[in-house]
Amino acid sequence: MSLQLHNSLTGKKEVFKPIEAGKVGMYICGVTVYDYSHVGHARVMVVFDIVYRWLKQLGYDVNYVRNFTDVDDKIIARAAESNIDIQALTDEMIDAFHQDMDGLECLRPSLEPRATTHMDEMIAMIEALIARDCAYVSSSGDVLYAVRSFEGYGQLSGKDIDDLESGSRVDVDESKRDPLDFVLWKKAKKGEPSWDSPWGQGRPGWHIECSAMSCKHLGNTFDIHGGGMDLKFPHHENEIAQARAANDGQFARYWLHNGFVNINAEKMSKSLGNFFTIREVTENFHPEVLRMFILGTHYRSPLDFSDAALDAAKAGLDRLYETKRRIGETTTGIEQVSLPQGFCDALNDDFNTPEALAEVFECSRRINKALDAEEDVSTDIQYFAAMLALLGIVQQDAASWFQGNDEDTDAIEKLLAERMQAKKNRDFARADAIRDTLKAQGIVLEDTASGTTWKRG
RNA sequence: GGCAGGGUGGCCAAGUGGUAAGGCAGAGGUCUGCAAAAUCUCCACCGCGGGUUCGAUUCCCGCCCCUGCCUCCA
Repeated sequence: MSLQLHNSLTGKKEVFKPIEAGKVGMYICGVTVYDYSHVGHARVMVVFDIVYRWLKQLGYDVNYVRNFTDVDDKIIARAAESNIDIQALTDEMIDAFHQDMDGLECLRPSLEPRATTHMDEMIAMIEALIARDCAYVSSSGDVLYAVRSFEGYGQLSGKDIDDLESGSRVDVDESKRDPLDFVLWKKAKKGEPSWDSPWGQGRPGWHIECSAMSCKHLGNTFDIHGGGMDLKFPHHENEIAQARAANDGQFARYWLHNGFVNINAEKMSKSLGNFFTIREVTENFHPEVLRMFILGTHYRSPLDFSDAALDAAKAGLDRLYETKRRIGETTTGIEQVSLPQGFCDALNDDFNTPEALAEVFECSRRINKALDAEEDVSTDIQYFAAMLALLGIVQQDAASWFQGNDEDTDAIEKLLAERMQAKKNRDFARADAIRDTLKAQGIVLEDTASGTTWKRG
């Protein structure tokens, strides 16, 4: 089975064929760096991390580009509020973003371009648009894109320009030829960062950034463009309008959009204020739990966020870690092997991670069963490790997963030794008392043939 | 109003024209000194009403309900 993916452009699942055999160019809309990233961002990054990992697994040479929007109204406002330098703010937030992503086991993209270092490309693209009569300088001094000049406008989002206007919530702006026209270049206001341009001092609009950076690093036509569902319109629609009008290229051939993270069945978003940052969540849960939670649902479906859901993800991970711990006790020298067919089929089918996880759990059960029966499980053990490595979960040491690695464990070990002695003397009352004492501290004991292990419950 | 995507066991969540993966939770058994872990067994008539079909949860039509986009948003 070859890779099939759901293309938002056609609304259908299609067989993936790269432009150039063996190579894939992929652009994902990154974050605007004015604040810590939230769980919604985590989902995008994890989802496309899986896409990236899987494409690489299939043998493609992937050029994965993900941008940082580091010039924007919100950044300017936040910097002013906090009374810090814009660059200091964006640098700090980019650092924080990288920490969050590392915790989530997201591989770094091939390239992470910043908007502020691509002014020349954006200006050139805007010039091309003006030259082709697709853009104009408005009476306010901004450069605007003339939406009606682009025939295919609305194709990605399935919208009709006239429908958009009739039910429009777009501000009517006298300087616009058409209410839907959007800003390519904003005329500078005093005190705001600005760059030289043929239209005077100013800064780029949001949409032009992605068109310019993707085309620069991946070419005018490239394979995959992705991002959150909310970017489909108008952001991605505008990206297409800009890039195609300026370059003639086809722009992205496959568009992938992930579903939202919801809270109480409502979209998590900055504007609603109902969001949790990744750092807030990882205060109480290991980042792998968040990753597991995300992988448990197909990327295009909505995902309801709650503590209960995270608890369930954690419980599932614990189960896998139990298997990992047992494997650690019984095997040596695990080799990397190919992945099982069912797992590959799942991921080839539009990145069906829930199905892939089901394969992992089934493999886990087979291993436990065989280990109980003292049968050979070497193949499954290798499959198990390979699947987990691909998914980027259960990558911690099993002992530290269960026991933590920063706290003093001498006291625990001492009590365990005492209990072992009591058990030997068949003083079960004493042994159970010790177990209860530890349980009160949140420590659960497990007696196995090879001794007693413990974990934090 | 326009457009898009959904409604599957207590919860989460895959999937298929021929009677439904997996996880969490629960019940019972095995194992264990007892537990824990592991393992086994059990737990769904797939929103409602029609239609097509030998047969539909899966296709078509209608209805109800939910969410999203149409403004910045991952």
